[in-house]
Amino acid sequence: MAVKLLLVDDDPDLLYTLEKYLQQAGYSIVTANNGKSAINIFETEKPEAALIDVMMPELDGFEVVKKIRSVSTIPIILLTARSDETDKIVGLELGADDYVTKPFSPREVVARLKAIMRRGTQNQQENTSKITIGEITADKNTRSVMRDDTSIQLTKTEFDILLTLMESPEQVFTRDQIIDRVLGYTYEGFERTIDAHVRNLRKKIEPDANDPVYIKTVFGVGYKIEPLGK
Amino acid sequence: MAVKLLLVDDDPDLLYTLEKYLQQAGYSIVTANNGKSAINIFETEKPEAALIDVMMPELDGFEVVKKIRSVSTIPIILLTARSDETDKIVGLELGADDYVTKPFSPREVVARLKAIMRRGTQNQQENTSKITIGEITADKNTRSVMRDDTSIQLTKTEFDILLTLMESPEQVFTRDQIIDRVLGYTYEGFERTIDAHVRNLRKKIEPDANDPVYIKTVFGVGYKIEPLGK
DNA sequence: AAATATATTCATAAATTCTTAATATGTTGT
DNA sequence: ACAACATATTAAGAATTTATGAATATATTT
Repeated sequence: MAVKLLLVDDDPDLLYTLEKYLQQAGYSIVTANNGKSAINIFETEKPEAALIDVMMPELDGFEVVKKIRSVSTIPIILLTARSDETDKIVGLELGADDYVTKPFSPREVVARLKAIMRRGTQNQQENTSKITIGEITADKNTRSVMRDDTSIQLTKTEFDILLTLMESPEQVFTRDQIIDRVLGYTYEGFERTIDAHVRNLRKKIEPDANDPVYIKTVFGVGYKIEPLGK
Repeated sequence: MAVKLLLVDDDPDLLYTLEKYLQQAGYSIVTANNGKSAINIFETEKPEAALIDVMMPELDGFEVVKKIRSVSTIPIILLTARSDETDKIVGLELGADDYVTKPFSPREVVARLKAIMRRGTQNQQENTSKITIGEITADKNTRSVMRDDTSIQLTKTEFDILLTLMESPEQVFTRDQIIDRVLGYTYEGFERTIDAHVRNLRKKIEPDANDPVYIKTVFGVGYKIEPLGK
C-alpha cells in the first residue's frame, strides 16, 4: 500500500533520477513527460499526490495544476527551474501546496512531500501508531515491542519484519515481498536470509520458538502472523 | 502590564503614527529606525512581539527577522511597501508570522497582531515552554537548559536537536528527520554530521557520555530520548 | 583582522547486526 | 515410506552502522 505519486517532467534524466529515489523512499510512482499525458494518467491512476514541473511544452505545469485542482485536492508540489519567484507565487495561488526550485536534492523533495502529507493524515498516524496482536504490541513511532508488560529488544530488521506481518494479520507474505518491504528492492542477497531473521524473531517474541503461535510458516509460500495468537 | 512591542521602520512619519495608535490600543512601544538599532533594542528591551519594515538601508527587515529568529520565537509581522509578493514569501520562510502591505491601516496591524498573539499564547498554554526529562530541563522560550540546578551551555544546533527529541520522548528520529527539523529541508550536508552533534550534546548533558542515559542510539535507525532517564 | 565559537567532514576504531553456508529437520506428493 | 524439496538452526565472519578525535571550514565576536 505504498503511496502512489504522479511525477511529471519533460526532462527524462530528472524523471528517472527522481523516480528511483522516490521508489527507494517507499513510494509507488507513475510518470508523465508532458502535461497532456499527465492529466490522462492522473485520471486513470488516481495518484495520492503529484510532483509537477512548471516548464513543459504545450500544456505547462500551471495548466496541469489548474486541471487537477478542478477535480481533486491532493497535495501538489511544483518543480520550477526559474528562480524567478513569480512562478512560485502564481503556482501557489493556483492551488499548488508547495514548490521546489531546481536544482534540488531528491531528499528535499521527499521531505517537503512528507510534510504536506503529514498535515492531512496527522490524526490517522496517532491511531495507527500501535498495533496489538495477542500479547504482542508493536509501536511504530518508538519502534518498541512489548509482550504483556515486558519490553522486547528487536533489531531494525526484526522489527520491520514483525511490523510488516502485524500490519496485515493473516495475510501471507512471500520472502520476496518481505525483502522488498524490509530490505528494499535493491537487495541482492538470498531469500533464505529471511528464515534466519524469522528464527531470531521467534526466539524473542514466541513463548516457545519451536512451536510458534504468532509467526506461522506457510509451507511453500512464506510467513504470516495470526491474530489472537491462535 | 502592557505587552511590549518592538516597532522598526525608517519612515519617521509612519513610525510616529503607528506608535501612537498602538499605544492607544494599550501596547507599550519601543522603536528603532534601522536594522542595527532594532537588534540592539531587541536584546536590551526583550519585547514580546515585533513589527518590522522590510525596506531599510543597511540591515534590512529580513536580516533583522533572521537575527531575532535565531534566538527567539516571538511573533513577528513584516511591514512591506512593495506589493511585489516576493518579499512576503521570502519573509515568511525566514520565520515571520505574518505581513501587511503598505499602505495599511493601523487597525489592520493591530488585528493581525492580536490574532498572532492569541495563537502564540494558546500554544504556550497547551505545551509549556519548559520540558523536563529526568534531571534535564529545557526552556523553549529562553533556549536554556539546566541539569539539576546547573545551567548548561548548548549551541543553537545542539539545543534544537535536544528539543526535537525531548518534545517527543521515546519516539525514534532518523537522522533525516532531525536534519529536516533542525537544519532545514535544504540542508545539503551529510547525515553523519548529526552524529557529531549528538556526541557533543552527550558530552554536555549526560552524566557519563560513554554510557548515555538520556539520548539513546537506536541502531540502524537513529536517536531517541528516554523519559526518566531510564 | 584576529580570535573565538560553532559546524562539518574525515579517518579510523568499536560495536552491532546481517548474511551465509553447512547441516538438521520437516513437509509434500507419489 | 521414499524421494524431492522446503524450512529451521547454528555460528562465524562479512558488512554495516555508530562513536570518536582531529582536521577543516564556516560563522560570529571582539
